[in-house]
Amino acid sequence: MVKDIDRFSGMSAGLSNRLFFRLYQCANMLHKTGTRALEDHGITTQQWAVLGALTRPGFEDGAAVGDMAAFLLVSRQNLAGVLSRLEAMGYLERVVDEKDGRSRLIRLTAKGRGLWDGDMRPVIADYYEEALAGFSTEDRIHMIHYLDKMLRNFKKIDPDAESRSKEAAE
Amino acid sequence: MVKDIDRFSGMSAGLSNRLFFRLYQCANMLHKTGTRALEDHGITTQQWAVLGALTRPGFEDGAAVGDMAAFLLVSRQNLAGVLSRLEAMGYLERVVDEKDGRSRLIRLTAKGRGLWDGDMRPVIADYYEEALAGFSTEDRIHMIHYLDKMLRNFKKIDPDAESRSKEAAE
DNA sequence: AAATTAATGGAAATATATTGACATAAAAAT
DNA sequence: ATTTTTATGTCAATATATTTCCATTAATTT
Repeated sequence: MVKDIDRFSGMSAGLSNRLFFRLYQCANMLHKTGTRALEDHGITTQQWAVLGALTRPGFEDGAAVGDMAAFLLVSRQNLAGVLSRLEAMGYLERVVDEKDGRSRLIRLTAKGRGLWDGDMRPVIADYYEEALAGFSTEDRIHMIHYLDKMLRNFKKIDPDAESRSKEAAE
Repeated sequence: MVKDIDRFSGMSAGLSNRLFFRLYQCANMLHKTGTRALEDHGITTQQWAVLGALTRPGFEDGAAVGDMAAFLLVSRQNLAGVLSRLEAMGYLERVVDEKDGRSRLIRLTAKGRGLWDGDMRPVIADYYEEALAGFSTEDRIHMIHYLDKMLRNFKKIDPDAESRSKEAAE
């Protein structure tokens, strides 16, 4: 993923390597700096993603674990651990789905909603501003376009994620 | 990181949120599909990044743990664990730096080099081709540009990573 | 209605990410 | 030369990522 001498298809292979390495580095820094930004509230980037998902229209009345996992593109088992910790902190609750005894609906508690609206969002907005300094609206649109395109490719490589993600309506 | 109603600075805040969420999702899928691509060789994306780093000019005669950590943008402690597992599998070795008794130089073994050149690189090339289907050379250049820019911002947020990364000559 | 198959969420094992702390070694200051 | 400060790599605790497996529940087939 780093140095990969161009032996396959010329310059483009070198660019691919560089691109993936950058994506890898960006992801590491996203988690590091994002978690750092919210450390006063004891929230990690994964917890941020979960809390954010729960404020989303369509999820406000409770979200199934499988649907959230598909939406966030993590495994159900991984999500279970993140949910347990957030539940222990009192930010969310799990209730059995009346319509399906296997399913649990995850909902924000009042405490969780207060954390999100009152504490997290201002910090997140500042963080975005710092992390995207020098990015025009056009730059952001372009970058989203490329990430979306790459995501579609990833989902072709992993059809499971694709089908589950579609069901999660994203 | 997901739904963040535009209350701060209009549309751009919504784009920021969407952009970071996509980056978050892409990173998850990169690790999932990348590790899947190399599962026949029992190599994860993090191990791939480490092995790749060790083939890089400047690192071929051995790399210090701190320099590698700075280059990969992970913590020294995290890297130590990844290195231990690769060492246990016989792919790399650690030797004490003659010039600095505190430092260890990490080098690929013949086995590690054989794995990288013979087994991994063809698989990685195929993976890149699938993951970047539909991306022109121009697209790749643009995406690298945006990721580089974002990385610079991240390093401003986390000056430790910046100074250490510069020392690693990247 | 009963049997079979599939879905759901969590347990367990393993790999990887962070931070703080520690022992040893080197650099800097006195 | 000695003392103080900084650097290096590892240990430990914790959070998060995967996969395989399991118990329970629902859907499908017979």
